[in-house]
Amino acid sequence: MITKKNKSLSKNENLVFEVIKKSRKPSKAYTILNEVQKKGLKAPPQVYRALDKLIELGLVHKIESQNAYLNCKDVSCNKFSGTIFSICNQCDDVSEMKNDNIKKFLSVIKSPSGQKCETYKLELYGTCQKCKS
Amino acid sequence: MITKKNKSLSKNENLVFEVIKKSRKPSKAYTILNEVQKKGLKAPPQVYRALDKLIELGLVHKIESQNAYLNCKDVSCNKFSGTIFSICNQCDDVSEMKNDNIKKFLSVIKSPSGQKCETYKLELYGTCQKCKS
DNA sequence: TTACAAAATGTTATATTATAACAAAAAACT
DNA sequence: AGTTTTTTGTTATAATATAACATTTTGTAA
Repeated sequence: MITKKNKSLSKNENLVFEVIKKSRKPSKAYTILNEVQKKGLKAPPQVYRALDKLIELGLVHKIESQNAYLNCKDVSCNKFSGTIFSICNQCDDVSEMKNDNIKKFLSVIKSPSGQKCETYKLELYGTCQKCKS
Repeated sequence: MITKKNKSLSKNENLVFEVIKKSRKPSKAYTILNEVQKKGLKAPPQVYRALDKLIELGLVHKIESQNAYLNCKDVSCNKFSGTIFSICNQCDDVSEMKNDNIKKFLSVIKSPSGQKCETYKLELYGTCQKCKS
């Protein structure tokens, strides 16, 4: 398996990645563990190690407010820019957003103490169309 | 004690709030618990309940990537807009940023599925001045 | 001022999320 | 083949958070 970083994944990384990709919603670590246990994995560290690597490669993002993991759907996204997620307050649905405008916007922002933004995580909360109707 | 929401805090809420305010860095829940145990509190739920209330009142923000809690320093901030934090990768220092420009920027953003942004959490990661030198 | 309701607190237990530490196996390299 | 690096396996435990229920305190209004 070849990633967008041109790096092949290990067996466990692949198993975890497959579970995450299959789900439209962010996957919880212990739900992933449950799935991959069918394939022989046994313990949390095996999942968390794979998650760490997948995140580092930019293939998976952690949705911090949910402690859950979603595969990246933005080809132009890389870990040196940042991520934007639109999250529904009611059904917890998450969708990744492209970041061209915001990236430009944030690249000029500095903190009061002069800290420049290297990467960012933006979570937008609202009510999705489905939940509105 | 009167909050910016003109709501007086309960005894436990005050104790927790005082601990958070005393710290320049975000406080961890169990560190807070340790502190308030000196004042007679015993168990996690007492801390988490207070945190929930303080967050709801907009007095405290949760830094999601750190599972830690920081008191709000932006008078114009309220839970109906959103929060921006500048976070140092090296020392984990966090500072809250005013949000006038970004608020304006985000108010016009919609997700691909048409979801409008009601509130948001933005975490900006970089290296702070102190760590650079 | 008492009685009722609502809010806050106390308490025990347990669920959920994540990592440390070390051993063994597999793969890559020379 | 021998060495190093990467990946995997394994056990235990740390760190974060909530459920559920009992009690006390506070507010309210008859």
